[in-house]
Amino acid sequence: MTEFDTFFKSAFTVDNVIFGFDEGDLKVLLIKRAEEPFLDQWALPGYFVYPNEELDSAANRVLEELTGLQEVYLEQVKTFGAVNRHPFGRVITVAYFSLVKINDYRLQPASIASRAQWHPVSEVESLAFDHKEILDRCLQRLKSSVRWRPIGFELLPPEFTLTELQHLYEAILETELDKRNFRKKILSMDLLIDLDQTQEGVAHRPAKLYQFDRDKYLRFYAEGFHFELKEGKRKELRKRMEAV
Amino acid sequence: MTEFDTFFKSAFTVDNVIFGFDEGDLKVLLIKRAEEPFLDQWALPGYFVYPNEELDSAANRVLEELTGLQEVYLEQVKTFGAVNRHPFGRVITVAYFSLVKINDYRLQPASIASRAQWHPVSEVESLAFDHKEILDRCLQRLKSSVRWRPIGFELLPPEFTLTELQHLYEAILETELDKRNFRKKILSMDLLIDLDQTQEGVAHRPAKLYQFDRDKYLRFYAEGFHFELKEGKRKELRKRMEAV
DNA sequence: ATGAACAAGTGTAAAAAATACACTAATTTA
DNA sequence: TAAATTAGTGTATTTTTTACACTTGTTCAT
Repeated sequence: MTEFDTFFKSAFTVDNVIFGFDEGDLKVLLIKRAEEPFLDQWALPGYFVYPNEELDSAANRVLEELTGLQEVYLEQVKTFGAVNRHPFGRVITVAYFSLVKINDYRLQPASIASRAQWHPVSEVESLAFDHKEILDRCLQRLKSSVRWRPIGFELLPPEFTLTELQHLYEAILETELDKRNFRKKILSMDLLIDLDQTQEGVAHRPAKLYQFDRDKYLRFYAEGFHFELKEGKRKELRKRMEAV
Repeated sequence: MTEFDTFFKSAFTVDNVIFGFDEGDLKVLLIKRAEEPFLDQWALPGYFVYPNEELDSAANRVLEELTGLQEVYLEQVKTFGAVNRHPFGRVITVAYFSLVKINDYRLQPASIASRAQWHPVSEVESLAFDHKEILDRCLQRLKSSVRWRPIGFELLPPEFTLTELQHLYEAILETELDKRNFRKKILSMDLLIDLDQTQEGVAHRPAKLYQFDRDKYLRFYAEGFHFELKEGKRKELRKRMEAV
């Protein structure tokens, strides 16, 4: 066993890109570091994985310590392991993203939480360690995942309007969607429960409220149905392609 | 720094699901273990990552030691880190898959290679460690990746016929494709170079040979074009959905 | 040399999905 | 009661997907 001793000197961490959606913007929860290295720089929430801790559990722990939230959508994205990415030694990190309903989030008493803040994803410019690269990759993955699985709902309150849902997709995919086509497509999937309620307290015609029917989705999924949402701008693309 | 000592006692490995395609079958290259644990059981090729080695380099190293191949398609899939997955201690493994042209593969002199063998993916039943789970996950990822990126070509010789390409997709996707529709779709992407040559030595009408135009693909990709191949069996699915 | 065996190669019509597009409806507020 | 604001709705066109069967070119056996 001693021949392997040289390998058992590494550590690994999880880093969690916690996405939220608020005021029409995709946000990410960042921590202002309280220690060296990268003191006072913004970083992704993350920590070492304990010797007896599963990776997914570690990612959940990081999330819960910060937000108090449990049973949140969590997806492993990629492992980053550049040799010199961490000054303490060889530390590879398993990157996750999670999707939280931003209104459920309450600052936790943990001291770390007092240094946490939501940032619009588009405004994040640099982060500690290789966290910017991790964020970019998780965002890319989110963009992909959101089109193939009905996970967008994880970012909205349980009851939402179709316009809110559309704005969510527009923010994530960084594109504009056609209102009528979007509604047609989403409703045709038959995965939304019409709550027969409307918004209150808005200074215009109130919108109907819907709920995502997770059980029905799971039944459909078992039958081979796959959620898919991918309005693109074909015309523009086609023009560009023809020019090539 | 001593407070972190407890974390710097782990190791990590890479495991590589090396796919090949031969005789109409998707194959995976496995090693019969020469040591405990799991002596004489089949396992994925993999090894510890050296302290100064990048993860991708380690995956490439494992591949090259075994096959002698370089510059092969390699994709990181997922990191597996169950607490007790390895008897030596806490060892997490970063799983990759790679795609090789099986005819390029020559047994390397390294002793490990003498214990390597191609297995039809569909016949692999159990493997050492959690390698079966890793294989399953990599296969799932391959199925997905092959539809969104033109990586199927990595498994074929540089010159191939459309029928070979179709059989490749059928083997990976575990479905049958319509010959005319497949050809129409593939050719319409305008990514194949017609070599104006035909097969030789076949006891029937020889097929035309094509080559994948990687440069053109990269140009298209930069323009926003995305390879996509996804003939499904809509009719069957539709029937099943209606029953729900 | 002839034909049997074999896989290559090809086109079209129908159905489904994606796209483009503009007005009316319901509510609040001044 | 009118102005402001967002919700909500339908259709025609284009594109993509699907289903489907016969002819062609080569080798091999006789």
